[in-house]
Amino acid sequence: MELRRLRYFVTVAEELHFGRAAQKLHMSQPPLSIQIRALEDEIGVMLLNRTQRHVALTHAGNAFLQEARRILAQVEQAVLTARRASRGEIGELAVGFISVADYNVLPSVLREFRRRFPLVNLTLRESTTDVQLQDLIEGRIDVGFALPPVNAPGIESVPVLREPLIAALPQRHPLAARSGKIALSALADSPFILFPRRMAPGLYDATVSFCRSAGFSPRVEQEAIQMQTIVSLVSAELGVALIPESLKNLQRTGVVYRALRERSPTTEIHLAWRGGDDLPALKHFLDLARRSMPRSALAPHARNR
Amino acid sequence: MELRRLRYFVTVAEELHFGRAAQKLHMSQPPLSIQIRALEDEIGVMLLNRTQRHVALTHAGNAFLQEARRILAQVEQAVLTARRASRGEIGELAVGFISVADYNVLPSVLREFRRRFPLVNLTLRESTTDVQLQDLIEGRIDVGFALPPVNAPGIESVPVLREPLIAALPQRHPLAARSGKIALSALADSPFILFPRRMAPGLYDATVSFCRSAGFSPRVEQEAIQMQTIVSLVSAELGVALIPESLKNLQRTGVVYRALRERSPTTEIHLAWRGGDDLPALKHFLDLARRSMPRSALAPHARNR
DNA sequence: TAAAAATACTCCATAGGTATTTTAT
DNA sequence: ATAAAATACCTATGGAGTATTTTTA
Repeated sequence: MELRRLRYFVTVAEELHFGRAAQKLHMSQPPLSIQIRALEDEIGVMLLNRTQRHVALTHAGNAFLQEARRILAQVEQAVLTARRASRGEIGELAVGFISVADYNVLPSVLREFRRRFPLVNLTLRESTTDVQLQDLIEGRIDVGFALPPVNAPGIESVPVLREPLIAALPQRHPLAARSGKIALSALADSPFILFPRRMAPGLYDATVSFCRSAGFSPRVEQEAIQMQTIVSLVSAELGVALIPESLKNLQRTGVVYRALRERSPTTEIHLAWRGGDDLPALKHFLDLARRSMPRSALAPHARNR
Repeated sequence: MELRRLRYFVTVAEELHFGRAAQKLHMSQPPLSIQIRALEDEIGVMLLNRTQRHVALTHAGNAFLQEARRILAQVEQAVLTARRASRGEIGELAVGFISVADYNVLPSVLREFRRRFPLVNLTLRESTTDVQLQDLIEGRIDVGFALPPVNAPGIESVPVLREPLIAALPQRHPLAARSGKIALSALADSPFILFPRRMAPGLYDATVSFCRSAGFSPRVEQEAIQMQTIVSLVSAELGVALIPESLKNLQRTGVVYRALRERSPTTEIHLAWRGGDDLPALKHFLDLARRSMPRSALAPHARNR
């Protein structure tokens, strides 16, 4: 069985006239007759009643015509699907992200990606940076929003967000009463809640040396591996915290956010992926995520790895 | 695009090895490579990553593989469908019937047909004999249960039911009080309700001559073109009626049925169809309907036309 | 160096063309 | 008599085979 014969049959069935069908197919009538006959022999059923003057579909021929049309349409579809898949307009993409990303880069990137590539099936998975690296290596995700440094063999990364730290204070903290920027040194006596160093050494070290430059060493009272948890602990008056600016979108009773008078170090979120990955949709995702970061902020830094 | 190439591609995608795939396809490796390459050129997309040592599907190749498998399965299906259609195991069959048939032959024939040919889509349409003949000629139905005589050019028919007449009496009719057979002559003074002669001349004439043989001419008070209506009129005490025996299944308050002492003429229901019709399912339907009639009853009569 | 795909070429099966016949209206 | 499909026969494209080369792990 070959598609050529299905195409010939469909044309003959449409014209109900071998001569005209042959013309339409840019061929002569005899080989067309032969091919149709061969098709009938092949499936063992008469598809056309030829009465020398009129050609008519048999009932089996009518049933087969429906099927043949569907098959031919599906062949067209298959070619289009393959082309779309190769262009990354179709397929699967598993995205990992740290919880903070959900408050800044993630929503806009996802929204734009879904708009531009609606046929790509996105899977989301929230997890910490170290788990994301393992997930990337073992193929459970294709791309991840993670905290730098992203150091793993074969994994590439690029910053997609850079923002300053702000202070999160319990509402009853003395500094919360006044609006406006506060001095970091004024927090010298407050207990601090920090991300554990092994989860985000960059953020941890930046926070500690920021405090040192303000003339004190932060007294670390609590650690928490999720930004939401840190804010909860602040709300419970267990201490103050320095958190990425976008977290102020996380409104929580009992917590106020204050920008700092000092020029704060910046925190970054990086996008990480397998260097050799040829997932076509990945390229689009990276392009889009990179473009989401203001060029000015991206320029002065080199890519990781 | 030809199916050969889809088959080749699916095999290579399954083996991920041109040599083994070629073996499985009973051909040598070079032409297989050429065909796959031609397929890729045709759709303009790389389907396989050949790394000299390993063959792997590209993402586009994976998408195309799914489609190709579906297409090949559908081709198998198309052939089976055509064969089934030619054997009458699939398709459409429009059946007309007079209302009486719904009380005798129709249900059992339909039940058996549906059991044996579940993929044939039956359409039912109740109408009178003359409308059925028109429907047959104009293709709105393919077969009909009708009252003889069935006389129309190109229409063939065969009896499928033969049954005696019985009397339908209002409950308060004097004869209704006694059980057992009644004498037809006892109805000589009762008004009669009849089918109009033009709708069923056979039944009409048989009824009238039956009465004559019992020594009276029936006084026709009312006519009705549906058996249910006739029974309703009896119930309303507008008269008595002679009706086919199976109608006694139509229980109706105010009406009693009595067999007749005299040997009554028989009424027939015929099955009619277009003589030249090649609907494969029709053959099965006719076979089945004919078999539903006891052979003994069928034997002594010849087919109409 | 070995395994596997690609290339080069040769051959033939089958699709397609032309001329003609058959058949039913 | 004519229109249309079937048949007969010839041609040629392209698919398949064998031998060989290329490539990289």
